[in-house]
Amino acid sequence: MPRPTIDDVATRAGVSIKTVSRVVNREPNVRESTREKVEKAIADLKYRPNPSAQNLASHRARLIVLVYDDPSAYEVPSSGYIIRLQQGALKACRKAGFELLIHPCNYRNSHVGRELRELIDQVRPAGIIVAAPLSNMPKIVRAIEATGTPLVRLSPGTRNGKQLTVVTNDREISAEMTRYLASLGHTRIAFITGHPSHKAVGNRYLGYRDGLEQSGLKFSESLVAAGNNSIGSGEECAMQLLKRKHRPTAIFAANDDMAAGVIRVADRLGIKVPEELSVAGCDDIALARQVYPALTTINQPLSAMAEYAAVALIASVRGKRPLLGTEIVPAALQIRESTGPAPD
Amino acid sequence: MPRPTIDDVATRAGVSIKTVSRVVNREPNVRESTREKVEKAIADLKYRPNPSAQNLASHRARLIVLVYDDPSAYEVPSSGYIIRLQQGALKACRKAGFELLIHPCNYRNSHVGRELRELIDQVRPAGIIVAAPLSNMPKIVRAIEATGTPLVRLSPGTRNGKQLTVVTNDREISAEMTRYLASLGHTRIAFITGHPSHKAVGNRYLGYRDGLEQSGLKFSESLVAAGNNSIGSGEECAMQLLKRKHRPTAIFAANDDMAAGVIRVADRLGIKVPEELSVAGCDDIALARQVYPALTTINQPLSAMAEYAAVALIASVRGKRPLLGTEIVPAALQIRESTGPAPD
DNA sequence: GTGAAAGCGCTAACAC
DNA sequence: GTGTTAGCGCTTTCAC
Repeated sequence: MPRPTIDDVATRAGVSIKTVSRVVNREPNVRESTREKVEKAIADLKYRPNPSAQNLASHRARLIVLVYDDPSAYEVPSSGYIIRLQQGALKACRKAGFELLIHPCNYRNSHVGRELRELIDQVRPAGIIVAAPLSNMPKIVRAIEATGTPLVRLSPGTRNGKQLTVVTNDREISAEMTRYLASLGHTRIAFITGHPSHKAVGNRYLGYRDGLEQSGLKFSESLVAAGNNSIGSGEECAMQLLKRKHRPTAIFAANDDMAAGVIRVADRLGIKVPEELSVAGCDDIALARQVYPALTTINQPLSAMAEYAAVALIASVRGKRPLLGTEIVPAALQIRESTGPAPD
Repeated sequence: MPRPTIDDVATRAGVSIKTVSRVVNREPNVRESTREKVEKAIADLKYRPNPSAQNLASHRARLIVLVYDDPSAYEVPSSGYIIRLQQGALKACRKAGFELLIHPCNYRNSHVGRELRELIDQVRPAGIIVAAPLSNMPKIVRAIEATGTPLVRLSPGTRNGKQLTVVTNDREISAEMTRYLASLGHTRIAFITGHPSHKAVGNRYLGYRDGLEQSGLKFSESLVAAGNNSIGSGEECAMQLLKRKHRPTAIFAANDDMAAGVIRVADRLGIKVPEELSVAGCDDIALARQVYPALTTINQPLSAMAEYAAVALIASVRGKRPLLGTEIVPAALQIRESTGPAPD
């Protein structure tokens, strides 16, 4: 039972192979009745075009490359992040009959540029998706740009307008988290900022301020502590905030690690979470579910972002649509156990 | 700058394309001097065969499929596991000019069999690697077997002798961990067994007993507690073991989750780790580094196992070598902070 | 709108 | 040992 070829379909539909090809590739200039005949033959025969033959004849592969930071290079907490990106990209690729080539890539390696160029030269992908933090590294973006391959960048800190960029609504969702805390009756809501170089994290601070304003609460410098994204810095900031006479009843940290640090310190100080202190994080990493109490946080829509990127790439190949602008994929609050009504 | 083809290489080397093809595919019947000429031309031109053309002409893809349990289906602590498998397989594929197609797959879905068959039919991979726990599921293994595609199973609980199986030395390394604990002066070393259905975990218990014997310690039923792989069961077992009058000075758990449970209970009971109690786990999951003190454990060589599987698959395609038997990839102790000298 | 013919870059079968 | 000749299954070009 060799699998059917385009010739089999053409014979069965009573047309030429070129017409079948047109139908398969959704090209114009096919009469509706002809298209239907061909589609029926395709369905009857369960015909699936041979990707290798398509690639060979068309000089481009039905394949998308997903580039992300190689976790083996240092630690592996990022694996959940990668898996979610893969899932989203995979979903879009499968639907379109594309393949997904994964390419972990160590940006600390001085040859990344050449490595990417060679990869592209070898597989000639229809497009490339670059995930953060790589999506913001000039040497990587430039190397890909130089090959002329369609590129989509995920959550880059800055946008250069040359490619499509997919981001999430960090600022807006952070405002929403702040409003949520306010709606629980909290009036002294503290914020722990992240590492200053991390742009997305900076947006969360802006969102926090927006949220305060939208809730009619006034901002106070004394309720902001400067962290650096690590658990340890979360602990230090928590110490600083909780030792004050008039301590906050809620602490919103710019990422989950710092929020976990807050919980740890609260435990140490005998402050009950969420009864006496609500704690919220951001990112929804695996740790958020492992701490006790489980952390209320913001779920990054990584899978949806990667899926959107892949869909856009595939559409641009097929329809010659330009890949430009910015797509905002909304995040969502993950309400768990670490937040609750403000104490009296 | 169109990339060079086999014709360019043939012209430059002054041979026919078939000879170039022979060199590229490491076929016999090429004079050494000819081979060298061709290899030089390949290097000069930076020639890389076009995979699509190779696939089309040879009716098989230079591609390996890695099948693993889809984490989206339930939780995501398995992402580190998946990433490590991918890294190993990727490494082998890159070296050989193969591609890796990743295929997360939900075995709870009743259509998995058909899904896999269709995938195989569509991409015609050179081989398939199936990771645990899928590697032990009859409906998955049978579906793949039915297609005749070369298959390698990773860490299946049972071996059926029809395919190559890659496992780790669970029993031996567990014995080593036990000897390590004994070498620290511990004489009352307890063990927490895992879920009985989990074969690999059962081997760890055997290794524990081996290790005791090799260290000249005598086994005692009273130092064994039966867990079920969860953190909670680790806590219960720890309670049971630590409340005894003559409590153990070291506890070796059949997995990291249970070991984490032990640490939690020790903390609750005011028993200092590692000063008063050494705790060791198994698997080296991300949690092992997150608990305090960081867990001494056994590092599963997942990446190396997947790499071996891919290398074997590629070799079997090229050299028509049969894929049979069992390869044992050794694990290694990860000594961290949760183990130390036995108290006086 | 549709089709015929000419490859894409490689491997397979067989000749030499 | 090495080369020749056919394809593999599709897209492209261009004719109709």
